[in-house]
Amino acid sequence: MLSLYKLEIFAAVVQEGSFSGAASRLYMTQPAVSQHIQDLEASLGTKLFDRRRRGVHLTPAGETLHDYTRKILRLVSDAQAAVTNVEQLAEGSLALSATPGVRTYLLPQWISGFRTRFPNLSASIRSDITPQVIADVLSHQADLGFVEGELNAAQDAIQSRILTEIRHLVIVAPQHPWFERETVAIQELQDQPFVTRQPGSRTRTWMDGVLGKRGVKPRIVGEFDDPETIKQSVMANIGLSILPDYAVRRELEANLLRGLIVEDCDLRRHLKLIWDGRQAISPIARAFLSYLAVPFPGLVDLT
Amino acid sequence: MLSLYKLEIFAAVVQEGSFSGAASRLYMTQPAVSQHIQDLEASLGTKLFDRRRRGVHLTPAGETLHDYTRKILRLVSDAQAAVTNVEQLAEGSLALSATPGVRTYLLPQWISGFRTRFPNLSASIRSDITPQVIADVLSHQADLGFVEGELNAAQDAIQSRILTEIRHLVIVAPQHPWFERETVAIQELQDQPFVTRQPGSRTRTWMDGVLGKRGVKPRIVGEFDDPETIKQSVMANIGLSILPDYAVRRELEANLLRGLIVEDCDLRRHLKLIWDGRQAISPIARAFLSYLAVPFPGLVDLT
DNA sequence: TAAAAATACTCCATAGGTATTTTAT
DNA sequence: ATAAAATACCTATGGAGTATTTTTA
Repeated sequence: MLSLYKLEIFAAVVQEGSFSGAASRLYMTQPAVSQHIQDLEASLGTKLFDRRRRGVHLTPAGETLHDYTRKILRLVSDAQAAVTNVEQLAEGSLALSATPGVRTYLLPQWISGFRTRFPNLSASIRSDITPQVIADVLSHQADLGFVEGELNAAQDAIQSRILTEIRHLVIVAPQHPWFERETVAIQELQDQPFVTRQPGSRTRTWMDGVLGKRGVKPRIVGEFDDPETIKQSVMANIGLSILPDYAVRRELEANLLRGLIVEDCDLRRHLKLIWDGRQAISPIARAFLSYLAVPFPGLVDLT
Repeated sequence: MLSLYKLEIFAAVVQEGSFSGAASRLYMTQPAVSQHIQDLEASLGTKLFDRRRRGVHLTPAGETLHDYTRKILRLVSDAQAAVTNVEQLAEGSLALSATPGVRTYLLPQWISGFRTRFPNLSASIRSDITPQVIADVLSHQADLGFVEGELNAAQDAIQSRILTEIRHLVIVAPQHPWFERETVAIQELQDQPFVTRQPGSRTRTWMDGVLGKRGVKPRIVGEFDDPETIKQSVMANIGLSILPDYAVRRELEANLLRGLIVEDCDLRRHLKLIWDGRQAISPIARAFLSYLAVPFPGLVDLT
């Protein structure tokens, strides 16, 4: 008999374009995926894919089934959203994906509150650069994503909502000559030892753009994939950096670091919630959002 | 995870109004049904049914899920109808339900031709009185039903199509004094020994109506649940009867029985195909109908 | 109290894994 | 030649059955 599980595997194969790709996305093996697709094909008497050298390609019948599958899975997702009572769930998990700074400095507190209220539920966070966060959301590896800055266009399935504005500061260690200052001009960063995010990350691209537009070329002395490593490097006085305020709040209060306002340059970005508009937001994710709506009241209509 | 199988069981419980009723309809045990409903309720964190003294009753959440379930199962049925290639099916079965005369005299030939063309597929026939045939179709125990005469109204989910007109004849054995006649008046049946269908069957009700309207009361000497038994009884000269022409064609040709036309009374009924309009006609049933469309071209639009 | 659902348990079919072969470009 | 899918085989989990108890008008 047709089953939702097999249809979900089918949809994953279509999205990934290969059996083995779908398998790794679904955390199962390629033979298991093959088996399910063969079951589907046998029960329908129809080949759903042309097996090609590079992955697979939908047949016309496969296209038709895929159209139905999208509608069916959407309805199932809506049904679960409409009927699930999160309070009574004996178990369940919330999968989040976020850029490294959000994961480290913002998500832990939010999740802590959420888990106090829903102790039966668990939460997991994956962390990667923005395009991967988007991919996680689109492939349903994450219920919700958190990214900073602008999204590329042409991600039509991605829905987003701005949570707040993120201000960035130039961060220096107590040993640094600027430690007693309060502001800095962007041009002063020229040739300064600078610690920054790895190439490929949106944050690095954004920062390169901001600096490049002013003709400023700092001397890069470290490239790390996470703001905490950068912060520790700055505290060790390896160099200075630009970091979002949420990442250094405690250190600024404790005078372990100084955050200088850059007056002649806009160093604001947006913290954004993203989700897959093709599916209803899962009940557990809605419960999490109802919690998030306390600091960010703009989210109440999503809950 | 939600599964179509569980949703089908859920829908059966809703239709039947009890777990045990659904269980018998689905040919499974009551504990298995209980288990599936409990799984659903646990995975949604929501009670779907109020357990009452007489069966069960949907909660508001259950009502909501049932609305979605109908849409989902309809889409699944449409998807299968759109994609299934009956020619290539390795196995499959066609479930038919029909009144006894249709089962015995008409379906065997039709199924024979169908199975010659589709040897991998099997067919099963259940046979009962018209209301039960309708119930079989509505509960998906049969893909298609065949009934004679009129349908009650208020079966809004039942779709029907007239296949042909059925003429009925007064049937007598060679030993009977009327054997050399060709016609008979309805009043002549008064006080004749008469063999007929069991009370409760639509055919019996119809015949009682036809005779009663003319004030004719035959002397009933046998009540059987199937026309073949009636035919054998007439051949044994237990009495005469009124039978559809298709049931006695061979015996009339071989002069083993005589069929008298009743001139002053309309003894025509309609042979009707019925199906459940809430679901797409299954691919195998469509294949059968494409075969049936040879003698009954009015069916081509259903295939 | 009786009809229906829940529970306890046992068993088996199926789904998934590992290892390997086949296919297609 | 190589990446990807198919095949073969083995294992384990979950679904179904039987027997029994609990629930509720």
